[in-house]
Amino acid sequence: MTRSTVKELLSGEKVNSEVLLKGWVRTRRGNKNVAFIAVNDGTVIHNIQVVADAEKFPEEVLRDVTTGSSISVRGQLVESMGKGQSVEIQASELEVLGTSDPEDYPLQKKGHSFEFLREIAHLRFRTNTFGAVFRIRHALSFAIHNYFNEKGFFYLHTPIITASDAEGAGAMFRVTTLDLDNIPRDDRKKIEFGQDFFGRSTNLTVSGQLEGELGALALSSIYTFGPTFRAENSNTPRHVAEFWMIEPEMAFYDIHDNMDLAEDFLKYLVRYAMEHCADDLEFLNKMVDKELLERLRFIVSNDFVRMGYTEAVEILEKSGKKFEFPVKWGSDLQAEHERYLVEEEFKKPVILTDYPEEIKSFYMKQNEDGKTVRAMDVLFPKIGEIIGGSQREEDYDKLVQRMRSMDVPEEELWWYLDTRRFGTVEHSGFGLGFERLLMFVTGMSNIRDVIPFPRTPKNAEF
RNA sequence: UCCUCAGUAGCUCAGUUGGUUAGAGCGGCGGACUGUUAAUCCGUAGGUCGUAGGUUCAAGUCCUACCUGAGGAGCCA
Repeated sequence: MTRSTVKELLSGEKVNSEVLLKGWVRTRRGNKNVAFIAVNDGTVIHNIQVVADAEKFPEEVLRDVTTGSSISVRGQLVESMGKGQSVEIQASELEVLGTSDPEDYPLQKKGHSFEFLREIAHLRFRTNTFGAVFRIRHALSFAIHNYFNEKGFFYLHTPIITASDAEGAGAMFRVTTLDLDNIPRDDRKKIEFGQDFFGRSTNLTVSGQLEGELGALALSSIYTFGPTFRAENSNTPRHVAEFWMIEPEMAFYDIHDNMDLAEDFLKYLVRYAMEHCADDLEFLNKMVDKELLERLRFIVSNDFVRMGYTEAVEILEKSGKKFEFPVKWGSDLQAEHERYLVEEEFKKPVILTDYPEEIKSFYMKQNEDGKTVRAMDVLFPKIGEIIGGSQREEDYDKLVQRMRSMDVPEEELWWYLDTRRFGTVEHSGFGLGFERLLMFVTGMSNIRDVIPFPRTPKNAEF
């Protein structure tokens, strides 16, 4: 007999037939005569109730049916006599596959703090909240590929180990096979990377963008979706050292096409989650964030505000609001400024564009005003910047000039510059932090709780 | 990295101006209960008070350093 998942069983299609269930025990209730066992197999947030009459099973078998144990049950799927569930299994055979000592098993029926569950990240999948979060993580991963595939984008695998340290996107993790107890050094005490595995200094990638541009300038539209690494000592609920990023890059797109894509993409993903993860979202809305569903509905049904940086600064200056950091044209907006715009002024997502060139990266397209670049940041309620992107500078001379003034080593990026020498075209792209998106969609307030095994400073357990 | 707060039973927490033998709820264990829904009721075990120093007749409580965690800031996604 083939196993039925809890998802299949709860759909009710197999009612009044013989079924086989395998899963993990969440709780057991009951008395001397009958045991009610809530079983979950992770296929869906709900448990199925197994009813075991004590007289049918040896005492030692029922005694081993404890929270956390794994069991196999054969029985009749029937309409439930009790309230709280529509169907249940009347067990005829029950086998404990793996016991779980209740003295040691750390998960109890009652809720735990997320901080505690982080310490047992290997077991937190077995809780309702993390089951829901990681099912949604899967669904959105799938939705991302779906979206781009339907639009004719190609999934491009950019390298995880890179030699360029020129992106300027943050501190990097060094990759080396040199013997750290005996590092080869030249006469001037400089490390001889020529002896290292790649014959040069290498790092884990902080972004696949530059390589992504190379792909787009041949394949038209590409996207990357992979891990990225930042060695920054950031200790906040919004940063991890290893995270997943989605970076579409499109030839023949200007900044407006780029914004249209970003908005459409985000709405698609939120809508996808609402359609495919309704049960999990409902649970999270009830247990984690009471305004979650309302916020998600709001996102898909409202246009994002689009506005230039300069205008945003004016609005902030006129707001009369006292900020901890003063608003000044030329300096980057602080978290409190962004929050004001999104949560108080407009009460919807905001896309800011045309930032001063001094605070943005070398590759962004320079505007005619000589002061600003065609950057775009998508700001979301609760989590702040969810997307950062830009139209890229396609003019060789302007790009080189900018690199020189920003001390970006052009000789290291000869391959990047080549795309501007040979058939350069207007193009654009952006980066979406996958975990930031998940925080928004799940309502979880700490990024460490939307990635299975978070990597943060001083923490690489599991 | 900076600022603030926290660390007491397996979990979540209480513990007064420093003062006898450190408490509760949940969980665990034992028992009761003929269908339970985070079941209920009775009983019970369980503690190097984050670590190391210091002040004091006396430290869970005060001081210092460190470790860990959380929130805020910066960096950013």
